[in-house]
Amino acid sequence: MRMSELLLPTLFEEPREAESISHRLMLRAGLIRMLAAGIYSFLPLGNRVLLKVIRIIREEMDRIGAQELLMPALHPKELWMETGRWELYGQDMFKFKDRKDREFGLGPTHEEVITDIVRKIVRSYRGLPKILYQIQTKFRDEPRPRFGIMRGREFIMKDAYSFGRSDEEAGASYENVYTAYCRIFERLGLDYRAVEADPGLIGGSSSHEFMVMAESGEDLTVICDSCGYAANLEQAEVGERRGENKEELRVLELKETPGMKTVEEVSNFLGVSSERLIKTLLYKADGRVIAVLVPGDREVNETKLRRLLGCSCLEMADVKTIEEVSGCEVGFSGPIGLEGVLIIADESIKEGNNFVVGANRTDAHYLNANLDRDFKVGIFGDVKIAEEKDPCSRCQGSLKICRGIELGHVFKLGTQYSEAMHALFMDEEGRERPIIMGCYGIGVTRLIAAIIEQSHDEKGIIWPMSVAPYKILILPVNITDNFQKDLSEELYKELLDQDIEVLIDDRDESAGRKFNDADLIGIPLRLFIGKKAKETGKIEISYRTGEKFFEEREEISEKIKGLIDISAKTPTDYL
RNA sequence: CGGGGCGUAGCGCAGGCUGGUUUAGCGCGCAUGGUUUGGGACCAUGAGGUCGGAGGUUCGAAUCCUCUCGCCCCGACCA
Repeated sequence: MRMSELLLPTLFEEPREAESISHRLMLRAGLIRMLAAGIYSFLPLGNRVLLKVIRIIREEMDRIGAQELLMPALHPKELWMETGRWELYGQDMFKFKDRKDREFGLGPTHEEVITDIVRKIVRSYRGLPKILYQIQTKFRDEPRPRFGIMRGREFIMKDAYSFGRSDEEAGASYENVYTAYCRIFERLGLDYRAVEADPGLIGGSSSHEFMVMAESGEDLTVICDSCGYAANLEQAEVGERRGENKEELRVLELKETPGMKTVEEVSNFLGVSSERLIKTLLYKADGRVIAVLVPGDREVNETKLRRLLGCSCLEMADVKTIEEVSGCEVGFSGPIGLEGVLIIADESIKEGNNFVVGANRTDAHYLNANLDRDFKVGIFGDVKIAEEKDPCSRCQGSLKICRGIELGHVFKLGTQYSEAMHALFMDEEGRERPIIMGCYGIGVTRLIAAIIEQSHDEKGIIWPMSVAPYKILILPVNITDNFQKDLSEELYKELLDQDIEVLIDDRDESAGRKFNDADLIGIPLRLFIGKKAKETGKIEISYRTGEKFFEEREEISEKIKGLIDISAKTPTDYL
């Protein structure tokens, strides 16, 4: 392609509306243009990247035997009523009526449609298992679109659905998709982690999120560097730290602490560090009042607490309940003398002693409160939110917290949809059973933003070879110099003839501008043709990343082919 | 949905508080001609605006008031 003919509106100045790095670079490099909030066009260069990403996803999905199909984006309301999600999805779904007043929605996801297809076609266990997928535009009326293409209202997603007759079969599909996802992210050159995620309301067993590490990420991920444990902060486990921080037991002492309600106030007032305090939080779990003890410097993880208790409804107790149960104002609750209340304590309470606790009396705390001697704990568990440097629950390592972007999600759905929609099959014994499903998504457009977040410098994008819009850029420094021009054109034709995706900057622009555009759009390889080519007879090959070397004219196309092949396989040898 | 910011030429901005020498400016870009060409060159000439929209106040509104639309950021929400 000739840059003189390309629709490539690179921007010299920073676009005002863009904040995140990828958003800014995508606008500046002429990849996308906004039509409305969270709605973008892909310009020719951006579209080429998109197509490459899609191709990689297709290859890896096909490799595991998944089959591509294409479903409608326009969904009738009735279908979504079957699962109750028409109401549940609420405002996040674009909804409207057709001319005959029939209600429709634009698909934010396709569980209903795919289940409808399968229930009409698959009748017997002989038709299972199946993995079906599509790459399609999705619509979600996000309350707050953000970071350009990262969180849009219209975006492209690869969504896959598996159908199996047994848990084993469903599990195998899950594993297959999981490995396909790993290969996809590796081929895209991404630094990613598959992290354990909370299955949430859908319940059931496993769920993993594929997170790409990035400063601008919206999600927090907990990672152990020694054993590779990785989990969403919402459910990250914290290991125990044994036997540290103990002193000789001292005598329990009641201390006046007028008006000192928060951990910070009490700790300052008494001159005791906050981890020596125990925070006593009262919750209502399925209507019953419980107390949760965590060190003063830590927060309760309600997701983990809910799971420990096995309760469906968990909420902080209201002021009235707190005052009734502890017999004092809010801020002075403690475990000593709390009658008839189940006390749950974080494991870390075992690690210390001589604690400061609320006295269940307004304006008073106890000093030197000790486990078993002064108060009893009903259940010990891991109920605090993980923090940096916490011990890993599975090895001796310590935890790290990273920001990440969620790019993929794999999910064991079970029979939630098949039961609601009567997607049944006849098993070997002639019994009718609901199909066991899984669903698996990859945010395709978001992925492009994530690649840029991870691969750029102050001058622009650095495309991995696997998704680069063109593999190589030929840049004649001065197009009015006939030697440079002719040599560049010659090389251009030569590379084109070998089916190499090559871009030539044949614009009559100043050298500086051409160099800067080259850095901005991030083509991985380039040939700079200038005075030196004429003087030395050698041609400069340079990587977008910086390294450069010179090669004889005759060797160029062979050399380039080789470089493209090698780079296409890095950073990991996926074949 | 709550809080904050911003809409003036293709892009980035000034002007606005204190209405009138502003015919609405500047830089970049764009067009034409010429000189240039290894890191955003230079000279000359030129085109390009219903100052987001509607209504109001006023002799007079980009500027003041009301409403409205759009975009961005923080939070809530969502996965």
